[in-house]
Amino acid sequence: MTKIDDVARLAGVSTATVSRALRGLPTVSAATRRRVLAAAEQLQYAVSPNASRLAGGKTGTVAIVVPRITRWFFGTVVEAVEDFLDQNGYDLLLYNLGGREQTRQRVLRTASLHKRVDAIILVATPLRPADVAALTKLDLPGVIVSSGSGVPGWPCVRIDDVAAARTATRHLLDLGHTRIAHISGDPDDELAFTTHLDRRRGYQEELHAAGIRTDPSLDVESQFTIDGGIRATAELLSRGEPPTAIFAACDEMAMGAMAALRDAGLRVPQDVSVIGIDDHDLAGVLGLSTVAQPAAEQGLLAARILLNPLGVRGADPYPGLVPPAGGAGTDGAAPTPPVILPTRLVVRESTAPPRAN
Amino acid sequence: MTKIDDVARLAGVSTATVSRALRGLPTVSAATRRRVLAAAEQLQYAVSPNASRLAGGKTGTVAIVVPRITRWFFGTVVEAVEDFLDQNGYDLLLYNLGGREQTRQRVLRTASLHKRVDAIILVATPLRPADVAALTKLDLPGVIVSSGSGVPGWPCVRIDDVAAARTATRHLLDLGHTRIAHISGDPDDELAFTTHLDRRRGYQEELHAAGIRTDPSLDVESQFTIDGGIRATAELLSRGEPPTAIFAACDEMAMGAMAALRDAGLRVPQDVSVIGIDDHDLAGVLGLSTVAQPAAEQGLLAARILLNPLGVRGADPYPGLVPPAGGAGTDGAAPTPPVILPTRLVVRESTAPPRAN
DNA sequence: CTGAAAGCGCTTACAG
DNA sequence: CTGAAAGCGCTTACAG
Repeated sequence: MTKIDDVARLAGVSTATVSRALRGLPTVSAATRRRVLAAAEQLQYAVSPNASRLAGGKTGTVAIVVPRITRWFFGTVVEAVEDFLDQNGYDLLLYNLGGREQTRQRVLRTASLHKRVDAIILVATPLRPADVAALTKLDLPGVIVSSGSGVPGWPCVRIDDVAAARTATRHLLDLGHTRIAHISGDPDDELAFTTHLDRRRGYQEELHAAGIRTDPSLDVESQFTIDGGIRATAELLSRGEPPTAIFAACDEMAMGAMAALRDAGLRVPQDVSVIGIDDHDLAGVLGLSTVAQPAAEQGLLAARILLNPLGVRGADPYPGLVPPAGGAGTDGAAPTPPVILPTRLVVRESTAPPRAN
Repeated sequence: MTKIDDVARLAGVSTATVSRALRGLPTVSAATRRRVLAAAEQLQYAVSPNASRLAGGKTGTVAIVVPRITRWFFGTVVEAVEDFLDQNGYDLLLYNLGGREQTRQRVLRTASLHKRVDAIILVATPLRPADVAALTKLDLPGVIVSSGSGVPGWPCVRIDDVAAARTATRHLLDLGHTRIAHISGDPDDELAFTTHLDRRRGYQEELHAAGIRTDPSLDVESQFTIDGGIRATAELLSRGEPPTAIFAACDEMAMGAMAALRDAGLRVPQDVSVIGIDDHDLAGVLGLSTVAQPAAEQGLLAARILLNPLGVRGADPYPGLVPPAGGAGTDGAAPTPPVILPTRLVVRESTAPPRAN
């Protein structure tokens, strides 16, 4: 447990100089720096983060809050964020809400994050007004990924969920389907979580644009999971004549739908077409048609945006993208419009024209 | 940014008393405690982790190191660990190695973890002798999950990989297969990572026990991923007459194999049976037979074991299990035998008897 | 049961 | 370019 004093003694300088040399501050002579580094190396010195952060006022840590790390999208986002932060010397504190309201309150409501992290990334986290108030009062930089409801001053990175849903629905329409079901998330369960609401809206808009009346019996709510997809599809099939196509709000639901259809003796795509949104790792293996969204890119971009104001290298938060209006700088309180990343249709084997009746 | 002094002033007590009251130490009168809590509540006070940790010598943080958070097993383990730690007031620092040697060195070799965490969980992390030496010198409690190579004094939680592989192989033998291929991980890539070596050994042992000679052309090495499974299977098929069954070392490889077989025009299980190990979330959807391993349980148990010596409630690390020999206490340096969790065969639709020739 | 004081291991103005 | 000193916000013996 060597401390900075030990290094200072061995190098024959003050602790202030050791501190400066080790952090690469320019106000240290080359010779001194060399001696300090040698001493630190020899003693296997590692700075105490707590002491350093307490004295310096920075935590060197970013918190990321996700609903469930085991779901494809969230795992992929976390991995991308961790990668970037790691390369820039930041620690990542993981908060996996996992539906626990207690955890949610502790993370979002208490000031526990205040003195613990320099910044926050919120991924698809539904926010109640009280949450927004608490987060605002934290007065920390933050970024929202994949969510409509925001915190004032926090930039937003996402896809256009309405457009993605319209693309999926249009693909089915283009194939000739008219009895198109939709399975999506449960609003009661997810509070202000807008993703599934937007996707449902896209589904409805595209149907309307095609002159097709939406049929409530073809619109089933369930959870954004494999099991949710299974249950929603079972429910759908129990309602009578099956649809010729199912648009699932995410790939995991779509995969559940494929399983449920198979168990019901229906073939995909001969009897029922299935399409999702995501381009999950396993979509290819399952032959699932989908609207691909860039998950890792959203995470990376969020991390970049965050570390930029913190004065980290690898800056330029908007690689090739134009931050829609709003201007070029760190305008602070100005309501930043969301950065929208592109999606694209990926056609595989799970979608086909309906059987000639 | 209220601090402890503010609370002390408002409550009319010393900071020492505030500290004690807030931490629930018994040496505070009920009346005083009430006043302190009220004051803290009113001021929205939250302790500064850095100051607390610096003064108290504990970090309240556990580090978890995983190869890739996006792989099913690792994501599931992390989620279980995070859950338990969160409920016990610990933070989780996530290190996702992601194949980056640089990250690996930084995490494992430098003393960076030393003053940063109270304990470490290493999941399926291959360790070189230098890593072991560095970790040992850290002198921190740790637990190894799912790995054969250990750090002296660190308990180990895992399954019996040899036995799991034998179970999978035996299932294929029982169905009547004799041309059984194996696809597994690349030893060069994974260093001392013993999982795939053990699984290969189980495969070979079971074949030998059945009097079947192992055929090197049926044993292909690739990566422990979907793509790895695809590539391995393609390689296998390029070698001539296909096997009648494939035992993949993990479900993700098995899923890749299913996709590759389909692309080659081979049906599962009619032409080729496929079995994996894991019981991945999507195994059911894909109808994949597998040998299930308890991933969340391994994570939970690891977290329990770790927090036990740290004096955390929810103690009893071995729920119903007997820590094989070794004794009951915290014997410290005594080489702890690994805690082995059970696996079980799950038969679905991807395995069937070979076609009558 | 409670307080005054020292100390945790750094970093940061302030001088020089 | 470098050092002495104060301070970051807590917790911990030590007294009482």
